[in-house]
Amino acid sequence: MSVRVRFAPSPTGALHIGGVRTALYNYLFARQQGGTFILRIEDTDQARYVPGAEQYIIETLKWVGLLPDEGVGFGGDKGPYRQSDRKEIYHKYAHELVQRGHAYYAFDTPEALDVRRQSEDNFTYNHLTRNGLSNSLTLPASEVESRLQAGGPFVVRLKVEPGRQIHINDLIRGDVIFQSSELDDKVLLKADGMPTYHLANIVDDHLMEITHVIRGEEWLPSTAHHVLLYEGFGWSDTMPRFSHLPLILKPVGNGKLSKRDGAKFGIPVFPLEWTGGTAEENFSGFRDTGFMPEAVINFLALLGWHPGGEQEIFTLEELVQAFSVDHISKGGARFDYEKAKWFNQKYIQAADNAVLASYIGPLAKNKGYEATEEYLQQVAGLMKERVTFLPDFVETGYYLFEPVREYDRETFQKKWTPAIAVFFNELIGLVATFDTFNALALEEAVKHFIQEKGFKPGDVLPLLRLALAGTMKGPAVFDMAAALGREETARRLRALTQLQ
RNA sequence: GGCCCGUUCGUCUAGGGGUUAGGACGCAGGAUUUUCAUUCCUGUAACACGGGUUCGAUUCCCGUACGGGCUACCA
Repeated sequence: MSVRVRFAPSPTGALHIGGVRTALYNYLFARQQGGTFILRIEDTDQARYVPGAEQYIIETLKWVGLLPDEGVGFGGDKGPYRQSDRKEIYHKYAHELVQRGHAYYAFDTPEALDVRRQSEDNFTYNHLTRNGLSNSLTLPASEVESRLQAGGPFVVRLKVEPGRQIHINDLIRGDVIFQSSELDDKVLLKADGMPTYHLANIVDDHLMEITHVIRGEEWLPSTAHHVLLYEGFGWSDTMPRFSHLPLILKPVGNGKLSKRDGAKFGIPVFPLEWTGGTAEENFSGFRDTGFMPEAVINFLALLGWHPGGEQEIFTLEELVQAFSVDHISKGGARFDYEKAKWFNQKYIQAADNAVLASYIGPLAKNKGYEATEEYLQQVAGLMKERVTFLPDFVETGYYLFEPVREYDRETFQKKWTPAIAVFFNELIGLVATFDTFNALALEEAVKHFIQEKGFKPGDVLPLLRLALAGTMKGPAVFDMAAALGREETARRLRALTQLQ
């Protein structure tokens, strides 16, 4: 039996970075096992549905390179893969479960149940309370029939029999035991005709022949219900194996990472930028912050999993090879943005200049800079060891695209003397007429000239740097000069002499 | 409150009955680079607590504390 896993997000807004990790682990497992990775959209809550969220999910998976083999937008013969398109299927199975005696119709209104919850401390709809409530187990058959004929409103609830132990053999956590007596009779089919997560999930996983469920830890408590559902339908022998992932926690403080932490800590917690209805619902993402997708994947993979050994940098292919569910941590992992930045820096450093140029190009264009592919690659080579984010190429390194905006005055005052001023003008003459304008030749010529005139490199080089970049930080002086070219270099040297 | 899950340097983690408890990020110092960054070296710092089991527990068991999740006609 071949492995089939699914990533099943809800389109209720921007996909959380934790969701991306869940998708990643599913993807890695599928690839390693030669299996199938499926994208299923769980949009059964009409109230929380957010337009554009589905597209966001798909765009995210494309950006990070976790392409599904089947699913919404990716084809496949086990569809439809969007739960709102499968309504009739859930109806059929919900009623079937009632026929089998493992579920029942209930007519209590949400309001009535709320009242009970208010007045009774630990009220739950379960084997103890259902006999006193309005459902097909307590009402006369004729009345149940007429209510159903009238078209409701009604819900279908799972009938949990007390006195049983339910074992979940979680691949990460081992044997987890629940007492059925403590479980509530979960709603399976809502009054609006849509299924709840529990029903839709089990029916779809069964129909889509899912073999392994890898999902967040928040699902562990309801897995007992899911096991009961598989039993009720008679699907126990094909029930998937479960793996419940630890949660991603806030960088500091208590609790899991939330969308608000993005603004609070000034860090991205979403893969892509998201535009909500209000400014408060606008979020920046890893992509627009300037992360390379490979770095995000590497960072996320190691947040809650490690194969052992001392390797830190993994390509997707290496992750596929090394991945194993039993090396997933059990405890929650704190979101460490410093480490994320380190990964990005590493990936930028290691990237080909051509790859970098493909990122820098649009960034430069955005700023109104004109640059050839060849020049972009030169910039990449010059800057890649001194940037953390992709936009740094055109921001920190803006002077490679436009004239210096601001000079480090302090250094200028310290180095600029009358004697140097005279020398500097002679140097401009040399540069402006220099033939073989490459870094090596220029460096040799300039240094020779400095020595010939009785100066030290330390007297002049800082000023050259200042002329070209305005700052004391940046690439090697002569590399910059070579990239800028003779005319521009000469122009900038003259500009410095105008500074007072 | 109830039910479930967890706990190794500040953070991500490796390890596992006898180890100088390893690596990475961060931080600090140094070398290289007449800038910055990179790179390299060094340092910093951990088995939550209490009982067992055992010749010996950080590792196994039980408690406690702390953290987390769930407890909706949300997922």
